[in-house]
Amino acid sequence: MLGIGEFARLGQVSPRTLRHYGELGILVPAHVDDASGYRFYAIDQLAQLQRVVALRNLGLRLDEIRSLVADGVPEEHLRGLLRSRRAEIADAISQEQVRLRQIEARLDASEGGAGMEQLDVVLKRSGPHRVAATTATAPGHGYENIGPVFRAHLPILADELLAQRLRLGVCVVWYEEAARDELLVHLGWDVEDQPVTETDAVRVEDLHVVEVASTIHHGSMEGVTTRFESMIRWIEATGHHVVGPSRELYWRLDPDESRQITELQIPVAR
Amino acid sequence: MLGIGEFARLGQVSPRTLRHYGELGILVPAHVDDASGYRFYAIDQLAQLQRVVALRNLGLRLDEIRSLVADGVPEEHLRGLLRSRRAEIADAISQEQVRLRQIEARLDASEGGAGMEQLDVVLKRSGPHRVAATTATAPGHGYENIGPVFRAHLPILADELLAQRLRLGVCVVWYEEAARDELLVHLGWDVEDQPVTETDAVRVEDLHVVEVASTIHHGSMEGVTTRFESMIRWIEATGHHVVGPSRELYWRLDPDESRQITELQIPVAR
DNA sequence: TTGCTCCTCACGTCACGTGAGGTGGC
DNA sequence: TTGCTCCTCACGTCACGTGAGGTGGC
Repeated sequence: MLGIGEFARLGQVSPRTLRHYGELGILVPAHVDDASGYRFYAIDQLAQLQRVVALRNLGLRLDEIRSLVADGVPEEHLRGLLRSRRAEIADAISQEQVRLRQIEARLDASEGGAGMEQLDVVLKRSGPHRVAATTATAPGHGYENIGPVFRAHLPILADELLAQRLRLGVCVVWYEEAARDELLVHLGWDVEDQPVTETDAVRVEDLHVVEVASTIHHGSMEGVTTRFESMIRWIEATGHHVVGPSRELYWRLDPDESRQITELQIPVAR
Repeated sequence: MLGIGEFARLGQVSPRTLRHYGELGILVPAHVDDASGYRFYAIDQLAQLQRVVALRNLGLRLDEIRSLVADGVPEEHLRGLLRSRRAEIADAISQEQVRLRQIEARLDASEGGAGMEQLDVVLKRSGPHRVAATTATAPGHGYENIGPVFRAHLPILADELLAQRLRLGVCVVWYEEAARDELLVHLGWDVEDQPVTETDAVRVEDLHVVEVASTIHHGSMEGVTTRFESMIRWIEATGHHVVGPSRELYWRLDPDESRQITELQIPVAR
């Protein structure tokens, strides 16, 4: 018979751990002294302890281990636990790899100096949005082409929707390539489940849930192209790729553009 | 101003999380109502929240994040945190990969049926041991060659050491290849720091700490070769390799071999 | 009597999730 | 008055680590 300290040394665990396993019924001492409460272990129990440690090293939880060290447990039970563990670990590894890449992307950007701005990019699921939207055509990309389209169409759409007594949620904008370098600009407001009267100009459209890379942008949209380019670099550096047209969510829309707050989103997948 | 619920929805976090961040001083509401205690957030704070979420996604702890969202923090502080995170994550990934391989090794063994026995193999550091040892020569490998050497030399060594009034710890055996298929068998007892009188036959030797794969074996040593072979398969399957001669630690040495308890160890590295 | 090993609580870890029980404004 | 949102505790999570305060055998 071995005292708890010696048994713990042999098994490379702490006495506290052995007491814990005793409490949980995972590994109970061969003998407990009535008077003193001292725990004593038989050398035979070293194999039991080794088994518990081995299972723990595989990442099983203690309640799972307890269910395995009982008598007459079928092999299939162990296999089941191991298979689900395997899946969880594979998931965990790929998540950690994404993290690692995110960190490296940030470090590269930071160490590269002023060349790359520091963006806080977050992966999230965005939507769904049910929007009342209109579509306009811009003669090309960039702020100088798109800005005027905004200023021309947004107020008209807003008037139209407010005339319908709709409560307007966030303003959502997305783009579509058209012929001859032109750009279709879709402008809409989230109307949730309110009934909307559609017109020639105004349609209701459902934007589904998508996984996006997201950044919050303050102020004028003038520099926004650079932002999008930085995001795309981030997306590629972290092992993702773009799967759809980018969106802008106007959380605060203001005649004074410098006060605007916009969320830039790019749909992505791994 | 937004209520906590709406702000939480925008930022894809829970209200509880926002309260938590408020308590920690990571992100305090722009305004708190005196009478009701209601928290209100400004839309501007969305960017702050995004930053906290981004940093959390990199695996930083909240106290680290708090130290980053304060005013006037030098970039170098962030870089330091990210670098240490990077190292930790790289470590974690490689550990998880070892786990994954261990699980797959066990599943293969289990699904392969009776072909492979179920071993509880554990990676640990073994030693150090200071042993009083003698060396004998066996005519070859295998139980039929080594068993007789044991029975001939162990009692003599034991008598010698006991005559020196030494307290004997665990009995340690290790092997060394010699010429013409012969095997040097080193037999010793752990004597810790007791003074030992060395003789022609008995030397004191220091076995250093080594990383080993370890298994507990019950009973006769007859089938032990198979065990070692299984261990070597396990070692290779989990991405390790053998770096030294195997050892046996006799935790219970008994004239009746079926009562013996032995730890089989093979030094390994990744 | 002094060390040594062991004992039993019981709090702390980390970032919230999850009730319980209650209040203020439409 | 009924919902709705919000509030403040406070316990639970997971596998022990780490004291605090005390006891039994050499």
